[in-house]
Amino acid sequence: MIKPYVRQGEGEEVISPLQWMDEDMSSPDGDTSVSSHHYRASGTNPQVREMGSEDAEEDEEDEEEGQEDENKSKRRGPKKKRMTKARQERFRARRVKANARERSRMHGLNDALENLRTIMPCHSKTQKLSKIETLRLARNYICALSEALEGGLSTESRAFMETLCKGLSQPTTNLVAGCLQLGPTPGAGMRPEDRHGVRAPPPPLGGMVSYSSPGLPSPPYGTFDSAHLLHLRAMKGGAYENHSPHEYNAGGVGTPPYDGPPTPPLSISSNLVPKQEPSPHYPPPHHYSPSPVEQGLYQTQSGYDVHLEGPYNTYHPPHMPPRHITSVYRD
DNA sequence: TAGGCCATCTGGTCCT
DNA sequence: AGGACCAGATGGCCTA
Repeated sequence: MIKPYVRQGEGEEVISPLQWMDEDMSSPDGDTSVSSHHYRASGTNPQVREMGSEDAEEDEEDEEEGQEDENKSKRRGPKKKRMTKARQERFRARRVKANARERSRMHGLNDALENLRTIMPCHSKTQKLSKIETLRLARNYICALSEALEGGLSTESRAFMETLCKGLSQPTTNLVAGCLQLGPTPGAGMRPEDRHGVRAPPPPLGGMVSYSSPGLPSPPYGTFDSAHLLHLRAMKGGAYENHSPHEYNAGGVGTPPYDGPPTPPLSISSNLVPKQEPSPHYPPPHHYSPSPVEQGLYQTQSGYDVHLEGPYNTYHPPHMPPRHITSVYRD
């Protein structure tokens, strides 16, 4: 359920305790569309003002209170409670507690996002996906895996890659593309920090494998966790193939035993798998443009657009040849 | 230096 | 009354 959000200034005037305490506070103009960067000069934002010299302010409030009494009959709305010093202290204490809770809540949210990052198909210690990109990639990943499970999409196909990269930013697309590329030299094209911990071939099944293309300049490629797709392959072609998808959803008798790395829950129900058609909500109408992968283009950090040809090798062992670079464009 | 991303503070709203 | 959730505002950090 979406809670209605009533902007200040649109409805009845609401005076918050802080505003009430701050006698010279000007009411917000309600224009929330202005970028916060345009407010930088401020110190004028009432929310940021310090609560200092409360005693002095309270004295001034007393004077204002007297003036206000004269206009009281003209004022609408609920009668304001007098903000005594004790009330101020209680309010302050409540605010401090609320801040701590809010911090804790956001940390929990960030922890969840971090967990989500670790099960994404590409994971880089040095180039962390932003929050929004993590969510977009997760959404794409679920869609791609669901389509793959339904049999309509090969994990090696270009379409799989395209689904994975839909709506992602250029850097994230590069990261994903780099992660999903093959190369005989693990660690090539990575930052030195990223090479740490990268295992040499042959890659262990289910391990974190660094895929990179020696033919490309050096975007900050991360690692591609092949475990997820290997798991997927096992489900598709292995012992689980005879089970109906619903058995997995139910998590009942047909649930395959799997003690590997955490795998995203696979939604197989078709109504949970949105088709890759333009929707009013996704991709965002104002920011979406066909991703480079959709166009077959990767823009490298050196300013080249690399056109890749052939299937996207997602979880092949490194002995597979890298994709061919058929053409290179320059801006 | 502009812009992206983030953490934090804050007030409003809803719910228990 | 107080907690959870949300969104706006702000400043800091980083990068192109």
